[in-house]
Amino acid sequence: MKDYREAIARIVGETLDVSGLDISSLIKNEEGGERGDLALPCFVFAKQMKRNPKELAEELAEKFAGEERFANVEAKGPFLNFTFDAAWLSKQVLPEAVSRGEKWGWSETPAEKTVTIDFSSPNIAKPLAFHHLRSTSIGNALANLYEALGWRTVRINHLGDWGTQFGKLAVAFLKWGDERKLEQERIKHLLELYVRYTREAEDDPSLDAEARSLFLKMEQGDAEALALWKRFRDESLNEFNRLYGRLGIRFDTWDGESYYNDKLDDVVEEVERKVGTEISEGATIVRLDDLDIQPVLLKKSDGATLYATRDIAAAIDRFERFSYDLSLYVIGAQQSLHCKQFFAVLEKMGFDWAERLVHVPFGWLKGMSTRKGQVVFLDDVLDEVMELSRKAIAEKNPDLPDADKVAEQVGVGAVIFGDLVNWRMNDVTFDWGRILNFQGETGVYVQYTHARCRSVLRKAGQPDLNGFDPSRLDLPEEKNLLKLIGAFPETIEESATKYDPSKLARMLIETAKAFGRLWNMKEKGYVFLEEDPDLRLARLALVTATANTLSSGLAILGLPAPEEM
RNA sequence: GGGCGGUUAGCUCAGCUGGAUAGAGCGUUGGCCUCCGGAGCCAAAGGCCGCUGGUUCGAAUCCAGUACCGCCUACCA
Repeated sequence: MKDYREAIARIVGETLDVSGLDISSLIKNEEGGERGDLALPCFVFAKQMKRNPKELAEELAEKFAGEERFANVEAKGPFLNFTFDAAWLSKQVLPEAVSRGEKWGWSETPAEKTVTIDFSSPNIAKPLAFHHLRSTSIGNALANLYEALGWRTVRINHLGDWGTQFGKLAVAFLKWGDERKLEQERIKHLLELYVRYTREAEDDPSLDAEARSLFLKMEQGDAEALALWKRFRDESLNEFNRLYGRLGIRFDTWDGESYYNDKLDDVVEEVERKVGTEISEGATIVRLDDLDIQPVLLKKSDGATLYATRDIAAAIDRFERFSYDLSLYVIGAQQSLHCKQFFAVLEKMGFDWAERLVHVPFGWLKGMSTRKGQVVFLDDVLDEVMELSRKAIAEKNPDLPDADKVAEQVGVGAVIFGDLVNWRMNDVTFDWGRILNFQGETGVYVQYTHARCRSVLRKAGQPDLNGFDPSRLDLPEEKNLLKLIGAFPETIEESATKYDPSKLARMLIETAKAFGRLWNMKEKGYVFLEEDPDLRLARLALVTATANTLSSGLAILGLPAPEEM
């Protein structure tokens, strides 16, 4: 469908003397009313040719007279407005959108490229909090987007599973740990122990000494100490996997900080050899003055490594294992400097693939002050939202089979979509009211529209759409929907290359709205289950294509699309 | 002090590779169930697009400056 841009550019190029201009990028989408579906402002041509833009627009309009893809091309002042021929548009988008089913919009050919996505990456021994959702949902959506483009994806959960805090936790566990509580409360018990440790260590400095020595034992491979650490890690992973399962998210590797721990000395040595390091105030640093970036610390003055060191090691290791064409880091915007720094070190080390590393930053989650310990657990948010959707189902669709499962799908969908629908750099304020809102531009709305589509198709007895006549769809409202369905593959591509799932989320909302308008035209006598068999088949094809767009798009964003709700 | 990000309707946000009267959702007010699912649809009210300059035929969009908010700014991640 996209080739209309090239077609317009070609005809304009043949008509006017406008060499050197990228004509197709001047074409703007319009709403489909008075201004048609596309608009081409002629000011730029006028300037180059030193002529009146109105005249040029009129001149051009005539040249498009015979084009089958446009029902109308007319000059409105200095603008040239194009209106798609409905039958042409329908023929371009519907057959494919129908036949590709749930994979509509996905690339049919492998891209032969690999992308790694480092996302979520929580610290172990603490429950996942609501703020972890940002990296998790954005990263997952990006992975799905690239998969849809045919890329091979490697989903990496770079666990924070090493460091002195595990010495502290071990001390706390040995002193106050309760096997039965651990059994029942799992990871929350670990958090409780850690909180207690922090409190008691304020009055009793000997605890810190104990913790240091216990962590040292872990580093030296002491079996008992490591067994404790492994327990914390296993316990955490169980818990994380349960939650990721709820969210429908999986990872390909869980290699975190502990995995890289014994590789760091070699990496520091390699940096030293290739780039050169310096000792400053006892710490090992790399200067990046030439790039106007502050120095990176590779080792503290006590010899311990830092997270820059680990990220350098991880980038090298991942390239050796996956030879990625692109490596995304879905990490908060606070860490922009950190990313800039370790990317720069890799570049200076002479790795030509360093330019493939991309930081995908996102804004801050406000309104959850950790200093008061007021973290909102992700689990609790999901429970709350699921409860609400369960009530909604009981009220609106009490006979729904599998109501619990659907309630979970709707609840989880509401939370994920709410996180993805806005530009990721915006800071967001935690607000129960917004999370629990199922009206308007929400994931629930998109899921609901999809369920309505499926409902119509069920009522139609899952029709065989073979041989439907696309030219029977010619209403403006149908055309608006067709345009959106047709733009779906491009939207996927744009969302992926801009690392911006919100583009796709918003396009799905537009699609749902366009469908909703058609649905409510039944007062005017418009129904999908039309009596005329040919018209009915064409409309059902449109419903199918809408359902495919919504379910495929929702799946890419990481939300389920229930058949009924 | 320096760096990065942000500032659009009461609230939450689209629009930002410059184009024709600045859009949506929530909330408010008022409509729409003989008819495919009302978690829906339609409509109204609501805006010096932070401020000041500049570039341009044309600026919410680009440039400079400025105010306010947030984050980062060497041994946490």
